[in-house]
Amino acid sequence: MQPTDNKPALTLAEARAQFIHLWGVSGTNWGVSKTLAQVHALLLVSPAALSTEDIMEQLTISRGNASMTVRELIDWGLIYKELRPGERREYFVAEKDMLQVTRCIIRARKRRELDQMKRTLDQLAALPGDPADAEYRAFHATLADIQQLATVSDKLLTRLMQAEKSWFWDKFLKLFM
Amino acid sequence: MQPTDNKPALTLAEARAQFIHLWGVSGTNWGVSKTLAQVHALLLVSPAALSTEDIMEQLTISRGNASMTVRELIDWGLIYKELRPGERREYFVAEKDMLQVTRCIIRARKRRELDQMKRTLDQLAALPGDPADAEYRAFHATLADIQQLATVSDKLLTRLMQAEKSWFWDKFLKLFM
DNA sequence: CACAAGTTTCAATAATTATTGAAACTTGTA
DNA sequence: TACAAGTTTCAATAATTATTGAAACTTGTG
Repeated sequence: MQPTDNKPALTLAEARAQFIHLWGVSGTNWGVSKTLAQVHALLLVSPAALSTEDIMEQLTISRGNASMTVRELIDWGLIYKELRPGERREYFVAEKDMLQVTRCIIRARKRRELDQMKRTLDQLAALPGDPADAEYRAFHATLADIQQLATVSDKLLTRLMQAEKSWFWDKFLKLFM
Repeated sequence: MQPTDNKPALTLAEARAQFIHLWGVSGTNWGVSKTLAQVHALLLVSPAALSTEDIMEQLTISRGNASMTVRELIDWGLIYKELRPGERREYFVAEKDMLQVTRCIIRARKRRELDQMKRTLDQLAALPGDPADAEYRAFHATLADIQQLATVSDKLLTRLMQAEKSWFWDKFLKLFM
């Protein structure tokens, strides 16, 4: 008999851990703290709501870290607080609809970064100067291009956020498939 | 006479510095090193090609840092080497077309992150398990949703990269304005 | 070949960013 | 009001990430 070439055969617990790790690494790549991404991932794959205590245990992080991270995820709109009558302890559930999750992330990042950037660009682009000066012309041309890109991105992102599921898929499929 | 309420009246040099700072901060927010973003910004607003020496001076960074950063920007496709006959020194110019710049950034990040993520997701989503287990079902449902989102994003980004300027604006204006 | 003018590498270090953990705070209950 | 069961805060510290700078390397020229 040939020795069977057994595949690693992950357990569910291992697969969940790998997913949480993956989400953490991806978060890091995009300027989001590892813990934030990991708590999000943990709640995404948890069918039931988890308490701060549960999160601390499963990710082996401190109480302070868990508390702050959970608050931030609520700010993003990515998780919800679930209160149980007669219990003081707070539980948390993730928003599971990934289109909704995408919208939350777009909304938060647009507010924090794109809007701020547009304001600064507008201010810098208004700088008067001598059109005969090559440095001035290069500065202006680049700023105008970036402003245009920012405006277009803004509109695109705003539409994506407002889009209903059906609208989104309909438009998207027509355009890109 | 009323005291004139003079506006700060930036000089070009100050405005350039502010733009370089802004680009650096934005880079940081999106997981790109500050120096990389700043060298890119400097070259974007420089009408002429700059040498490593010029970059070191203007951003007050070390030779090693400048050298590594410039190599990385070339990898991204965001700047080009410009060789001058009879000179050993290397000069660098930025790609100035912002649609092209966007494409380079999408290409690089897609390759580095999205493609890798899709592979891992596929592997994890293949995990067999008991459909009666709530944990297994939640894991699977989340992974399937993320896979779908990843696939759609991939297609969208691929299209954006291939898009000609006119195609892009045409489609975009029809959809979103 | 020896040198000059440049570029690259990478171990040491600096700067930044994330995390801990204990004290302060909050809130419902007896 | 005192206490219990939880949450939040934040200064200290740990972990990570970026940067320096000097030595090694490359390459064209006399």
